Amino acid sequence: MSDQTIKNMEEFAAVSGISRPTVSKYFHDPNSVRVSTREKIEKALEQYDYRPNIFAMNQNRKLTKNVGIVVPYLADPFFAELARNIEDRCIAAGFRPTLYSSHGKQSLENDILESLRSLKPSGVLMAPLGRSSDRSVIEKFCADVPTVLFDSSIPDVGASFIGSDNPQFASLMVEYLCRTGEPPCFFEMANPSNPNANKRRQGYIAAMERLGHTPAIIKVGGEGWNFEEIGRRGGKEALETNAFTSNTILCSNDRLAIGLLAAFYETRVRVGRLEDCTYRVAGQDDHPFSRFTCPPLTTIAQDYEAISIGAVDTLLKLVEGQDISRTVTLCEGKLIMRDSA
Amino acid sequence: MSDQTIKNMEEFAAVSGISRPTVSKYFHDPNSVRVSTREKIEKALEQYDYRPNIFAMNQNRKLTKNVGIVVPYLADPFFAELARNIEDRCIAAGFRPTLYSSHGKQSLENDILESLRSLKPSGVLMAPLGRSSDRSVIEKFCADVPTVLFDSSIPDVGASFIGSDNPQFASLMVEYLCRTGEPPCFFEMANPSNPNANKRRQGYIAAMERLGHTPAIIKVGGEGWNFEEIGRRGGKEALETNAFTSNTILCSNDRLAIGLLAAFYETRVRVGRLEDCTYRVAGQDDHPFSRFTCPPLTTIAQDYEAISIGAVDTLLKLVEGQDISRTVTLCEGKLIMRDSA
DNA sequence: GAAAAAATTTACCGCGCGTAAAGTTTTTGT
DNA sequence: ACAAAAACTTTACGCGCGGTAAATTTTTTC
Repeated sequence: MSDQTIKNMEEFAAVSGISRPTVSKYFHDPNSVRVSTREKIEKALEQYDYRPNIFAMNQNRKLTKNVGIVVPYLADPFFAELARNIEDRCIAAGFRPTLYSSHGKQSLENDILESLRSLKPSGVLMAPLGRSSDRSVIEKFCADVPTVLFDSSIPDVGASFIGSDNPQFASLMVEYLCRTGEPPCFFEMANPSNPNANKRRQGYIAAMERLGHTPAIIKVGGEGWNFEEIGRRGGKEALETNAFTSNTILCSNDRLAIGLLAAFYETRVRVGRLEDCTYRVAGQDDHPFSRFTCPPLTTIAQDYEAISIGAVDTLLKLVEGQDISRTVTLCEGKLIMRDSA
Repeated sequence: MSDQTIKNMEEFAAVSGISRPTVSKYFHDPNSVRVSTREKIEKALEQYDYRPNIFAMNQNRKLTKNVGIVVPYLADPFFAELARNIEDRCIAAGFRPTLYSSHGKQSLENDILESLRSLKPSGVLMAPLGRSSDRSVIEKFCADVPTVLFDSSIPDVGASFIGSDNPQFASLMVEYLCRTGEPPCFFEMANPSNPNANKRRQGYIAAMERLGHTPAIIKVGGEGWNFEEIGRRGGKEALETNAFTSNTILCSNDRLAIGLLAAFYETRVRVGRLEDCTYRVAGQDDHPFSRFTCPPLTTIAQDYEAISIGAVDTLLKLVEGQDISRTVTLCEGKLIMRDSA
């Protein structure tokens, strides 16, 4: 490694014995140059550690190799994991992903899209806030930048959508619960911030009716993304007012279930599928923490892999100019049997 | 809002009736121009929504207004929260933060620093992996870019460090536990990835000796960042082999404690400070989920606010050219009493 | 071994903005 | 009111790279 410092591509081209335009071509696509010249360049690369100025590169290019990843709430490990997965795949595909979290706030989501515009990304992968998203803002953004939505859908917005088959989630769990005990009642937020919640409720109702049972829904108040606390408070209240119409409770999502389990624990009510338990509780998502609740939470696992692969693949096709019509892909969930139900 | 589209600063300067260099100055610092001209520019800004090309801007500037935020593991809600806090403060200070997670891997941490270099950030806020960090790489990076380390320290590396007073954490908890019951034994990973763990152990030992008790340490095997699983498996093993020398267990961190609580639950051992409980368990960190464990975890709260404020403030001073000598700031923890101990 | 094909070189312009120097206008202080 | 200071405008150039056309070299083909 020489200590001579290379300022720009011109100088690097000189030391590698290749002309600058060819070097430029190399950085754009190493396979677009002759093997012998590629070797020369790579040899020089080892000696002089030079890399093109990223700002100068992006200044004139339409395809910046930047990719934006936007999630609604990064402090939720579910989104953190999903984002990590997607990030990895973007890097593997030769892109530069940048991660953003809306922190549950519409204003921030809008700001992110705004600042994303100035990054001229070749594409964006976005999990919108959902109910509290500013539809018109996202719609406009998607019209300008190839954007794949994931996790929570906004009808007819975005180049494509990939998420979970939420009705199937609920249905799968209802079937399991009915097979192994009392038909469940459904525990959810009164004003869910996420549209998936609605589909899960519908899936629950449909499955219950199909099996000849009467659906029962317990709604709890609370705003924001602190689902555990909402579940805990709501659960306690429901217990006190005898609101649970069944000894089996299917929660709209795992975080709510985690809160509910805490409420039950506080009230000294035993949860699980064993003899001495009075309630059974199930969640949906297979949240990273669900394995460590007490008891471990029976839930439906989201297909992280399928979602992240699907989202990135779709975006790549889009970026490469393949003019694909809007597709909606729904991934099935898998029953994860643990001790809570 | 006129529909005439402004391509560049030249055109914008024209419609606002100001020269381009002055407009440039305005965008660099709105207060650096005369009030009358500022008003002219802002009036034009309302009409023509133009904003400078970020790539062209950064090409010639040394101070890019970019700030990198690097955390070791974003899927850990503790770091997600901290990152969010820091991010907000950077934005408020007029910078463009970009968030990176090393996902527990050295290679990725190195890659991040590498790619961060090319972003020419005016500063970086970094929580290193710790034991598995590549010290020489980080050292070199810090020599080139103003970097404030937080959470986990690397001796003499970085412009400054801000984190928690880990010995104080352990000491505070030991005092509380001794005051209210049996002196605790200490539960930790055999090869902690984080240097804070060592300081906590030392703090535990010192506090125990100060109070006239004999320290006892239970080490559990396991690699990586899946602390909960490590805690669960290790806890189960320790229970089976009767390794706990006290009915009170102080865990090196909350995530380990969460796993341990799961292990106790599995084994049907009751945990808490009530009569019918056989063990007491305490953690350290006040992890966002600790409030929802069963029982809710008694722990020491990290001072998120103080750490994020301190880190950002220090970096801003550094960026502004105040040549400050390396400082080490340690924030005290606060006892959070819940039901587990 | 010559013709065809492919890769490279040369030469030039453009991108959008930073920045310095020199000249002009406006503000400030007494 | 007048000189000094501050702010502004104009001019001119540079940053590091992308892109292209024409000319040249190298490689492949038959």
